[in-house]
Amino acid sequence: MADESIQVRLPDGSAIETPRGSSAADIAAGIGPGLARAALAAVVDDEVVDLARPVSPGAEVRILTSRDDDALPVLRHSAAHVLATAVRELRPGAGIGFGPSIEDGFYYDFEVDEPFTPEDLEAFEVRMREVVAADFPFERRRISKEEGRELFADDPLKLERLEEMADDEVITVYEDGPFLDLCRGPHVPSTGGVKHFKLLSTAGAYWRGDENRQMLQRIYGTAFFSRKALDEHLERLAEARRRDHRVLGRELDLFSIQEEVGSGFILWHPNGGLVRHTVEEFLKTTLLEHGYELVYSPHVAREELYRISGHLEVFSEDMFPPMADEGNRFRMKPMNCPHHFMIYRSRSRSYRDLPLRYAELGTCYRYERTGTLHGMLRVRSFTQDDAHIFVREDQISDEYHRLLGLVAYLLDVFGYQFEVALSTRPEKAIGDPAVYDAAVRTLAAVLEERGQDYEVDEGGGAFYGPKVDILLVDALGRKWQGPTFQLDFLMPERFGLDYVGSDNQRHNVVVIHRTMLGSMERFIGGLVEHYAGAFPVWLAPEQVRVLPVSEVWSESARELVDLLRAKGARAQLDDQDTLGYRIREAEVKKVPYMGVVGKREAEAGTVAVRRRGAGRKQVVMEREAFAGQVAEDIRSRARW
RNA sequence: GCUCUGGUAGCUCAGGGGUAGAGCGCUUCCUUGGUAAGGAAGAGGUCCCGGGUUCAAAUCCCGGCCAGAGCUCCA
Repeated sequence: MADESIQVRLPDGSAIETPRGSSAADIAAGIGPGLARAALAAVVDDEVVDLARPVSPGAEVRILTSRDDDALPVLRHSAAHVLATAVRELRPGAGIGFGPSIEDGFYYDFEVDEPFTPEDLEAFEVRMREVVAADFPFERRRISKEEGRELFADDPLKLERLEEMADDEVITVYEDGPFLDLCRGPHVPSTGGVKHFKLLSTAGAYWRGDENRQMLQRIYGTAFFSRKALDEHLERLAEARRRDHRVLGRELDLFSIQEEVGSGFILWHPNGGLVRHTVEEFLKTTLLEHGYELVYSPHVAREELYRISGHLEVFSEDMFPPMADEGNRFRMKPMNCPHHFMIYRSRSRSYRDLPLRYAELGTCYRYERTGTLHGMLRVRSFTQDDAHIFVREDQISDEYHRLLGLVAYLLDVFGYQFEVALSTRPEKAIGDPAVYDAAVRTLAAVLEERGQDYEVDEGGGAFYGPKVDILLVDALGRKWQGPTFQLDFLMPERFGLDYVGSDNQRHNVVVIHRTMLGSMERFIGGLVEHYAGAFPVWLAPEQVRVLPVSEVWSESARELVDLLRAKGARAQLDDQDTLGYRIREAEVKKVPYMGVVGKREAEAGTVAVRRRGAGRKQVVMEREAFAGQVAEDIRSRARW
């Protein structure tokens, strides 16, 4: 009777009958031959599994095809196995580590005597195509721990992983042709499913991410369901390389890093200086409008300050070593907060004074390990858009509303999309867990009141308080760590930051550490990549380049430059070389506006305006009108 | 910090045991230009540093420094 068949549910809510012991593949075939051909894996009760897995009665089954986003990790994981299959054939002695799918592809770690070369990668790709052509099925098998010890006797890395597994844990291996791997799966049905892939790079990687353990050789690659998707991805990678802020930084003469000055120390050239000045001026003006007060603090302080803050204890690895003078030891400041706390406690505060918002473009110094330094994005000296907001507990909610409102405004000006994450209490949190959790609820309520979508980073909060993090999404869809609004219940204790309440009693304030733009270095480095060096008019170091057709018209062109400057635009005259050369030069330097002045324009008092990237589509305008348009672009912070 | 790769003109790079190369940039001269490179001449080098091998090292070997890609770590 019912033993013969079972029912499973489908995503559309319907149910179908299928013989007991049916696999997901059988169910796909039962739905239709097209789906059976396209099926790659299945989601059974929210778990992604192989097509060949039998389905239990009453399960909810969704068949995955190349059109499902959650099939991509399965494909990439299988691609990693195909890679390992090829590597094992060409380098029989290679030990195998882990080979997962990752955000944009996959990797596999190998233990080899000789590191891989680019030629090796090509050879592996060729071999991988043979493995794909052979269309080996991925066969899953449950094994016992004892069996595993035999199978992986020659694979110490796999053995190590195996031994960590609990005795009652389900242990599975996957076999594709000649290759056997300890693996949880799932996989596409056969190696023939891995058609469009590319090996990208090799790198050293610590076994299990532990720098005290041996270094393996990692091969990165990516895989897609279609040639088109693969090509688009490779094109995005190429575009990201073209936008590299270090390359654009040199081409546009924005900044440099020089050996004699030291790695991690940015020299801002005049062009980069103008961009930074413009950002800083905009930021400071905005902050003053939003109830912040500007403070300044020195770059060096007595070590005592960082003893109070606790930095000496938990952060000294990242601090420059001390400077000594007659018994006093001084440190370059790694953060601005202690200084701001000292300003707060320089006098007694009333509940009527709160909230207080101290903002500083504060320059900090951190002794980052050399290997982590990267252009402007990771440096040893940086100027943070930092602020510390002192509030009463009952003001937390209102203040987070303001923070979220301000951040949305700022990021919109720079054309960033963003995502929001809320980090909750970790295991090692200090103080009363109830206070921490109440704060988390307050922050969550603010986000919900604003209709703001957010992720929850469970246990991702600092030990001293929860936070809201903002992730920037740039023009290329890449995500950057952005603004962060961190609650702090600890520092008020350490520094004795209190206020006198309406009850005439002392209460601790709550501190909010917040940054909107992060550091000037990282933010502007990021902006360079976001805009591919083509800054919108208001940010462009040079906004208009005026080009007389020949030097005969230089005087008339000079008058235009003066007019533009009088309207507040950054304009330059360029009357050297041929016109074609100068136009090319202005395009290459990504100047937003070119104004060409020849006989016709000089006599008519006009200018031929050419916009960056618009080619010959130029417009002849009255000079006043042009200057007005540029000024309006600047005033309105136009997006182009 | 670790692994790999690299370091030759201001920049991008070729070369490679026996006189140091190209393009761009720079300087000067000619050209006075109508929309993405007009022409010519010239200057410019500790071939990263130190040691070794060699009759001879920019080139091969060893060590160091610096940079890049990752790992780890983070604004």
